[in-house]
Amino acid sequence: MVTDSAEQSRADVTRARLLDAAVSAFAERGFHGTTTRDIAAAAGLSPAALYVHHRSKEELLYLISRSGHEHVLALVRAAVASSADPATALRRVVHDFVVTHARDHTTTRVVNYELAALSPAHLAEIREIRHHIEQAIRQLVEAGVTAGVFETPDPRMAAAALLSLGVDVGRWYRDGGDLVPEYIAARYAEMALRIVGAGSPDAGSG
Amino acid sequence: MVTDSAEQSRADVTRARLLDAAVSAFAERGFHGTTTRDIAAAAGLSPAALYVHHRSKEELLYLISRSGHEHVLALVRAAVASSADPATALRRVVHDFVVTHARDHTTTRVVNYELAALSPAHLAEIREIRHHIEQAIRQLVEAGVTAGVFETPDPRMAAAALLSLGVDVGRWYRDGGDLVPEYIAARYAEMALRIVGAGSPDAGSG
DNA sequence: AAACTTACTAAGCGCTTGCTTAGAATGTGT
DNA sequence: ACACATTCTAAGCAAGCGCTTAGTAAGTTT
Repeated sequence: MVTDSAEQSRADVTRARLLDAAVSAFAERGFHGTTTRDIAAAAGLSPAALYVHHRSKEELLYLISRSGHEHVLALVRAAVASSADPATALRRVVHDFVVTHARDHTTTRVVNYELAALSPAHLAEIREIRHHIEQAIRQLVEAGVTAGVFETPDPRMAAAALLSLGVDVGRWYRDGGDLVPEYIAARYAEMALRIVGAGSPDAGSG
Repeated sequence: MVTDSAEQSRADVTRARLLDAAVSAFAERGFHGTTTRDIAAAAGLSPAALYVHHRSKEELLYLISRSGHEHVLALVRAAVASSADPATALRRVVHDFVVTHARDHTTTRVVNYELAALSPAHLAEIREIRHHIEQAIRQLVEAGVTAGVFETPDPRMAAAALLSLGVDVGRWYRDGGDLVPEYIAARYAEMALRIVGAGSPDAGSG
């Protein structure tokens, strides 16, 4: 064969092109609002070509959802581990989380709002990744409270709010506006520290 | 006729039953994942009955979306006007907004996540209501900053975050959990005051 | 150049979709 | 009892759906 394990075969490129087309279509019109003909056409292929490279339309959603969730989980865990100081770590978590949900809003929209279209087995698998993401953030907030650097009446609710802030960026963010992902992330990270009642590290007034 | 303007005709009751069935179905499976047969069956009627009372499937979505948005706009405006003190008003806005998005999560899910399925004309009309909602909240935050009771580097971003917190409750809230709408609303209202940097009125530590 | 593999498509199958049509019940006014 | 309006349904149409089948074209190996 002319391709070895390092480089991509033609099939891999086409597979990826179909996934990209599916992400765009699902983000715009939703899973059920998208036809397999839409996806194939956007990838420059005949309707049948989709089934050469993927088992079903649902498999496309699953692959998108799984890699998207795994990316976010890795990002959150890396950010949590990036500093021993809970405030510094939380700032990083929220910053990176928000940047991803803005920059990759197309993917994160599918990831967060098309769960119901997954098969029961796939949904169960995805839910587990989501649980790890939520757990990581909740544990970070609790660690900050225990360490005495955060102050909040209910860490669980604070964690839910932080997650909501990030996830919802994927809903309202639009490309080409005057708000760039980095700026949103910076403001949201400041607000996150306020939410958990982190007093000292340049989160205060001024 | 046996019914006058005060009481509901049989048609009105059936119309409402179809709307209720549509809300549940759209919230669970999305607009495109729902068939007109699903809706009619859930309302205890034949598929054709839907078209006796409504023009189209899209009209059902429009009616749900419009009344849902108008309800939220009225709620926000009433809360804003409920106090001259921006902190008290904001607490009320977020509290009521969150209670609605939890208690009526079924409706608010359709309201916030099925916009793309509306016809262009209907979408334009709904967007205008959404703009009024966002404007009311942003103006309240700006009024608080002007009055010197709020402190935030970017009132527009703070307003976006407040909206996100409330809207996203509709996504994650489940009935029958251990979190009751009133409790979530109370915690979220506290966090809202922290986000806008409202220092004094029992939003601090303790 | 023959034998084989890979990447793709034309055509279409069985089913479901949103919606319509024509008509049957049911209730109401006189 | 009769005419009439209201409320609903049985049947089905044209279009679109996810997916399959059978085959073609292009590249690779020997």
